[in-house]
Amino acid sequence: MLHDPPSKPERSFEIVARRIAAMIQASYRIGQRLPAERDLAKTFGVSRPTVREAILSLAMAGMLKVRSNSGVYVISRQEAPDVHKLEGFGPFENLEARQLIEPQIAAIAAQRGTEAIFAQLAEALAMMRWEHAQGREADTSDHRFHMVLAEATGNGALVSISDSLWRAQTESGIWQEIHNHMQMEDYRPMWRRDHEAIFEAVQARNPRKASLAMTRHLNNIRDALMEASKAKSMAKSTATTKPTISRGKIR
Amino acid sequence: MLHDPPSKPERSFEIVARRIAAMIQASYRIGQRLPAERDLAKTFGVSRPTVREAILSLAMAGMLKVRSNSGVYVISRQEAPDVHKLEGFGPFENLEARQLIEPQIAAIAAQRGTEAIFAQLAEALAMMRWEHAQGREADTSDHRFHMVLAEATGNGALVSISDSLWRAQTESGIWQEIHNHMQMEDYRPMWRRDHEAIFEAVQARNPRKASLAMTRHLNNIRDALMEASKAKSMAKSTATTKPTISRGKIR
DNA sequence: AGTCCAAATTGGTCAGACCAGCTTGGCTTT
DNA sequence: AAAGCCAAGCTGGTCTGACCAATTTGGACT
Repeated sequence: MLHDPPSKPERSFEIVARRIAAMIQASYRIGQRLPAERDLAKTFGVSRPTVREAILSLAMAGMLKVRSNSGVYVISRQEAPDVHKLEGFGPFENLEARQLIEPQIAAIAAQRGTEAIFAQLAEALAMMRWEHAQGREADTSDHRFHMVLAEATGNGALVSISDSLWRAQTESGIWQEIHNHMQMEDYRPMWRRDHEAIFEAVQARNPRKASLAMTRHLNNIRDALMEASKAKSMAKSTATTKPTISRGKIR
Repeated sequence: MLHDPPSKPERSFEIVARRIAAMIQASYRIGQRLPAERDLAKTFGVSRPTVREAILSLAMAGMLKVRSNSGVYVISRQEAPDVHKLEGFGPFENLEARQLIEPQIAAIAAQRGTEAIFAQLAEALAMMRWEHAQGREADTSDHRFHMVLAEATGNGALVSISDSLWRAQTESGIWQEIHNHMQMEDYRPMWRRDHEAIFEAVQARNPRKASLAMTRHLNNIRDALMEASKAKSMAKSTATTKPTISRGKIR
């Protein structure tokens, strides 16, 4: 086979992948089977391994589906907007997810909560007061409060999700920055009141009230986050460019 | 090289990809170069094309970066999927979590959905119909439908959670059992109607309707699951053997 | 007409080879 | 001795041809 002496900015499987994608968009329907790899190789004038790499890349992009010993099938006529790159979502996305989930967790906790749960919540609250009285942040007890609430649902999946969101939040660089650059002391009474309201509603077995209290709490967090991020953006607005490697992707 | 006579649930490049990923997480830093393809092939006891496919898949997943004539470099230590590893709870817990989250996702999707999203949803639906017409299950298109819906929210955290829940569900042994022991054909028209109702509500930009449609859909799934688990418990509930994970798609 | 089995088809994998560009280390030159 | 230069070697990129196993299919047999 001949090569292109002038320039090879791309690996050839990328070219083939684009041609296959174009072919599909032009004249294939969903579910339809593509020609065999051997035929595609002949059609495009490349070797089978190259065709395989192209197909693999389109399969990873959610456009094709390979069924062993059967064929390659179209499952979408357009490349999926990389499903995988949801690595680092911002704190606001994270918070929105919490806003969807945690109020409902609180409501369920109000229904299913046991005395043991209430005791643990009270404990977490007491610890929070103690830490604040010491002039420290109460991240640990805060985390624990939300976790106990999730555990009160008796649903492991919800606990796991809740924990993941919390961790993703506290581990995000922006969150850390805020902790460093803001006077968190001003917010502490609010956090405390929020948690107490949630606790009371749950203990009173009032799902609606619990849900609302949690919603208010998360709204307060959102407001604080917005204020902080606004204050921060004034400080240094540059360097916000994302030098992170623009992952692979077919150009 | 030896082959596995018993069963090959996965393509070997996937196994190699996982081993490479594990190797990186264990003892590689970002920016570090991997051994040459030839060496990796020797290390893992596979051929170079297989290693190439594994590397390509990890590159598409944003974990590696291939530089021609230089080497393969680590750009992220975590693979995109399994950000949250949700395991160890039953399908009912999983489903309850979905019942909390997905209706709200549908509502948001109805508000924020773009034409491109609608097109992708329509495609997933078309594929589902086609697969059913072929007498096959439509797991792939089903998954895709729910993922596109999550993506419509523009919230990566929600996409990630949604995906995790789905995977945890389909990979659970119980779910597989049900697929094998039940006449899924009877349910197909219902699944199809459910999805169509969701699609129509989202496209009509009616959040309330979308949310309700999704709730109905998940209720139907729950009912089917209960019936199946009831039927199964009569047969035999032991024998929770863990067969090699034949990922999805049966018959 | 229905059933069953074997051949054809197809993706999955392997082996070995050559090419072109990047890297490196030794050599020449200053 | 330091600086620049060039060739040998790595490394990924690609090709060829082959064999395997599972699926699919079509014809032979019942």
